[in-house]
Amino acid sequence: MDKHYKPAEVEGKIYSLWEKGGYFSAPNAKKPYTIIMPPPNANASLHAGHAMYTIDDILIRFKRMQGFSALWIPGTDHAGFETQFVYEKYLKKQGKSRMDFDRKTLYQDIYDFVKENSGLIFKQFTRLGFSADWKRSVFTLEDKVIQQVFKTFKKMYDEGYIKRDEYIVNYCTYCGTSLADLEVVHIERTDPLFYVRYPVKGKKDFITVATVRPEPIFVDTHLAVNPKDKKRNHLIGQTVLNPLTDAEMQIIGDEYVDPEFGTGIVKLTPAHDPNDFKVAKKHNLPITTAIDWNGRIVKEGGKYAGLKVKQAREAVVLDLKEKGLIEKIDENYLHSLATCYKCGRDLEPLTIPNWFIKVEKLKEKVKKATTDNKVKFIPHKFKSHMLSWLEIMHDWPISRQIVWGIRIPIWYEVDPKASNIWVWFIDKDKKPHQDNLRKFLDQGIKIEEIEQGLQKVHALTGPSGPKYVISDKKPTDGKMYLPETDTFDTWFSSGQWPLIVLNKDEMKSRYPTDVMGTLSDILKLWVSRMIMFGLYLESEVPFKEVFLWSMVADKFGKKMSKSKGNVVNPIEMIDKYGADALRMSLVYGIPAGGKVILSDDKVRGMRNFANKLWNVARFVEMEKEKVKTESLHKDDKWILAELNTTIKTVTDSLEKYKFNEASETIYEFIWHKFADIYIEKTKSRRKEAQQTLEHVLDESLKLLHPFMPFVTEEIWGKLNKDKPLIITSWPTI
RNA sequence: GGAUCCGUAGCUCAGCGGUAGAGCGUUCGGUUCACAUCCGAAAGGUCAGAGGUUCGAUACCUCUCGGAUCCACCA
Repeated sequence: MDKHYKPAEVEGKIYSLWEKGGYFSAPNAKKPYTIIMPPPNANASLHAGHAMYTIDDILIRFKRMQGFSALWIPGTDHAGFETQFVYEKYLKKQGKSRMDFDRKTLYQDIYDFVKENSGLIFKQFTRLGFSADWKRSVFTLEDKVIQQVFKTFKKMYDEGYIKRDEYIVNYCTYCGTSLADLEVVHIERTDPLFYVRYPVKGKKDFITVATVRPEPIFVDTHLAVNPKDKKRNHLIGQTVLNPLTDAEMQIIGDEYVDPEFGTGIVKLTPAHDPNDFKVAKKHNLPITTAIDWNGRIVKEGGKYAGLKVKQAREAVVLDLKEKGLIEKIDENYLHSLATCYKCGRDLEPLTIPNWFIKVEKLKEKVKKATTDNKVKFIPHKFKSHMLSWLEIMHDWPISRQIVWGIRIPIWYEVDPKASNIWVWFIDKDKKPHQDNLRKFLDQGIKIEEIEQGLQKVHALTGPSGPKYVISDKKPTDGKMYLPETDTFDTWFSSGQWPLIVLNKDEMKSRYPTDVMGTLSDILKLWVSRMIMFGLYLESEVPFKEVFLWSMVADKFGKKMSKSKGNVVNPIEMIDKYGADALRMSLVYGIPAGGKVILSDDKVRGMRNFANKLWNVARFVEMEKEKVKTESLHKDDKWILAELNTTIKTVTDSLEKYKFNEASETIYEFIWHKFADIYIEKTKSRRKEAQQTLEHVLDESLKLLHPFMPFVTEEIWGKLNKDKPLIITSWPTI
C-alpha cells in the first residue's frame, strides 16, 4: 500500500466494480427500501445543492448493507420555465427569439438542446459515488409521463377539480409567461408616488388619489373609499371625471381601502392590480385591460397605445401636469413590488385565461395526513411550515405560456362566425400575425396554416368562450379545432413523480416509499403537491418521511450564488480531495435542517481523515502473524466495547437521520480511539493484538462505508481479497 | 405585519437543570520505527442583555437587542 490514499486512482475503478456487479439494482431479497431521487433539471450541471443527494446515497447504502432490497430511482425534470429561459438566452446570443419559431419547431429545438446537455449530471453523480439504479431513470417529457399527466388532468376535470377562469396573474412580459405566487420575488424599491386630481362632476372641486401607476388611468371606471371612514364615506355614490378621458366615474365603498394610506381614496384598476381585481369581482365592476402581453398599452389607449409601461407613465404624468391634475409627487415612496424570479424584471399583473386546480377539498386531505403524522417531517419544524402553507394555499394556476412542457390537452372548437378566439401565429412566409381568429378566417387564411404556425391561442372564458374538448389528440369529428397552447406548470407533472416512476407491482410493494430527501426550499412547491396527488390518486401519502435540508453555504454562512461568486463546484472538490472527502464534509457537523457549510478547509480535513484510515490499514497490514491467547488483553476488551458502542450509535443515528451524529461518532472512533489510543498501545504487543486489530478495522470500514464508499471498498478489497464487496454487509453487535 | 429558527472559544457548531465541549484556526514542542494529509501540549468563553422560576439556569419562562428563513401585504 502507498503511503497516501490517492482517490483519483481508486474511484473510477471501484465505481465500475459496483456497477458491473449489479449492486445498484434492487436485489429480490426480503424487505423493500425505496427512495425516489428528486429529479434534477435535465439541462443542469451539478452544483453544491445536488451534492446533498449524498444523504439519499448514505441511506440507500446503509439499507443495502443491512440486507434490504434497496432501490434508489433517479430521473430528470424538463424544468419548463427554467429551461426555456436558458434556451431563450442562447437564442438571443444568436440574434433570434422564440417568436421566430412555430411551437413544434421551438419545442424540438429545445428538446435537442436539452438532449445534448443531459446525461452530464448523472455522470457527475457517479463521480460522487451515487448508487442509484441508473437504467431506471425517467425523464419528465417521456411518453409515459405525459400519459399519466393527461390521465390525471382528465380525472380531475371529470370530478370537478379543474376550472378555467380569467384570473389576474403575475405575468412577466419579458419571459412571456405567468408565474405562480411562489415564483414571485418581492423587492423593495423607491418609486414616485403621484397624487392625481380627479375633477368632481359639475364642481370646481377635486378628489385626490395617490398612485404609483398612473398609466392605466384611462380604463379606470371607479374610485373607492372605506365605508367606515367617517371623513370620506360621504363621497360614496358621487361622480368624478376620469382625468385622462373625462369619462364619468363612480365612487364606491369597500373595506379593503386603508383610510390611513395616501389620501384614503384609491383608484380601481381591476385588470392590473390583484386587490382591485378582488374588489371588482365583488362589486361586479368591469375589468378592462389597459396593458397587453408585451407590456404595452393596448390600442384603446389612444395616444398612449403601443407605449411600454414606463414610457406611458412618463407621458401620462406629463399630460396630467399640463392639465394641472398632479397635486404633488412623493419621490421617496418606498414600496415593495413583484418581480420575476428568473429575469428580475417588474411583473405585470394581467388578467388572462388560466386553468386552475381547485385545491380546497384536496388540501384538506393533505392537512389531515400531516396532522396525523402519516408523513413525518424531519426536522419536525417543517410540519408546522406545511400546515401554515396549507392554510393559505389557494387555487393553483397550472397554465404556463411556454412551449417547453406538457401541453394542456384541450382543443377549442372553432366557430368561424364567433369572435371568441384570439391567435398569434407565423404564416408560411414566417411573418407573425396576431388578432382575432375570425379576421384571419374571413381573409381566407386556412385554419391549417394557422395551426401550423401557431404561437398562442387565447380563448375567451365563460359562456361567450368557445366549446372545448379534453383530448391528447386532435378530435376527428370533422369540426375545426385549435389546440390550447399553454403547457402545464412543471410542478403539475413532477408533483406526480412517485406515481410515475414506480411500476405497477412496485405500487403494491414500494408505495409509499420510505423517505424523500430534498431541499427545504421546495417544501411548498413540490412536497405539498406530491402529497396532494398521492392522496388524491392513490389515497395514500407517497412517502412515509420527508427529510429536508437547507441551502448549501460558504464558510461564512452565506448562500452560494453565482452573483456572489462563492460557488463551490463539487467536481473540483472531488478532483482535489476525493469524493469521500466531499461526501463526509456534507454531513459532518451539519445539524439536521441546518445550513450546509462547505469550505475548502473542511473538505481538506476530511481528505486527511480518509488518509488516516488508509494508514491505519497500512499499519494493520504490515503484520500478518496472529498469536492466539486464552483471554483478551484489557486493551482489546476496551476497544471491542468501544466498537460495540460505536456500532450501536451509528446505526441508531442513521435510522433517525442524524447524519451529523453518525459521521462524527465513526470519525471520533476511528481516529481518536482506534488509532490514537488502541494502536499506540498495541505497538509493544503487536502479534497478540493482530486479530483484534483486523476485526476492528473491518467493522470500522463497514460503518464508514455509507459515508465514504470508495476508500472503504478499496481498503476492504486489499485486506479481504476472498470476501465479497463491502457494499453488502453491515456490522451487528 | 405574521410565523419559525438561531445568538455558547477567532470561525463552524455540540451541550439543553448540577463547577463549560469538539473540529478547524492560533501558539509552542516533536524528522528512525502506519500516517507531517502526522503526533503531543497550550492559550482562548460573565454561554447576547435584563428580569423571573429553582437549593442551583448556558439550558425552563417573560421581555429587550441582534441575525436568518419563510409567508402575507403595501393604492
